[in-house]
Amino acid sequence: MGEDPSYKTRKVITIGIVSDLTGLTERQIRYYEERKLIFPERTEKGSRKYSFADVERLIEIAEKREEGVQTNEIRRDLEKVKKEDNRKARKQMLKGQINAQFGLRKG
Amino acid sequence: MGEDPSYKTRKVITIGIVSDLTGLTERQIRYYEERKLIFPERTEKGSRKYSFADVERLIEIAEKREEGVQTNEIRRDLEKVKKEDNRKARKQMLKGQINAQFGLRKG
DNA sequence: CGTGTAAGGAATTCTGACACG
DNA sequence: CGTGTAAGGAATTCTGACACG
Repeated sequence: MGEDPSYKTRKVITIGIVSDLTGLTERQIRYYEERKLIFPERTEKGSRKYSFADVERLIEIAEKREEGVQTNEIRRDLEKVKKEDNRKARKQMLKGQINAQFGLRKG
Repeated sequence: MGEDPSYKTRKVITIGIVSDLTGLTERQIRYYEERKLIFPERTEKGSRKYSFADVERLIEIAEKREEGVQTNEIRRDLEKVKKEDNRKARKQMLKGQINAQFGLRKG
């Protein structure tokens, strides 16, 4: 497994700093959310909060956009990656169950 | 070496979120800076920015304070750790130089 | 010493909308 | 479709100061 995933995935960065980090305008960042490319959390009062993983995803999105790829297509690509991850997760889960069923009896 | 230290040490978290993460008030966080226990960076307009490492340090500071330790003593402890780190870094550096001087001649 | 608070101002963020193309 | 902008309001952050103890 990785080291500590929380630093990468914890949503703690406000939109102004994400803008600095990515070079995107706040308008662009909010629009990509509207198009379901990115999913910030919210503070109690409603401000958006992003993770480093989100920042990296936004940088990828920006690169795709520069190539002229539309947000629709970018979303499909991201879903493809997500499904691949789900597939791997299921595989791992299954392996775990098999171990629970048969692996432990050997011990 | 670690994985990617940048997620842990990059200063991107504003004080309000640090307050949520640590349970400390903004007043306390600013005071610990005044007492040289913590060193945030600033945005262009002057807002403080903290790293996850800073957040962890603040949590340690909070624990010490609950034990009644004064900020002066806490600072000394933190300097002790820093000096220990420096000592290790010098040791590593020296090792590198020795390799450069003698290690490569063997090759 | 460490922390709370009210004060005033500046910077941040939010939403919904109009504009262009 | 993707992005800019002006609009108005609410929330955030900053500093320096007074208060208590």
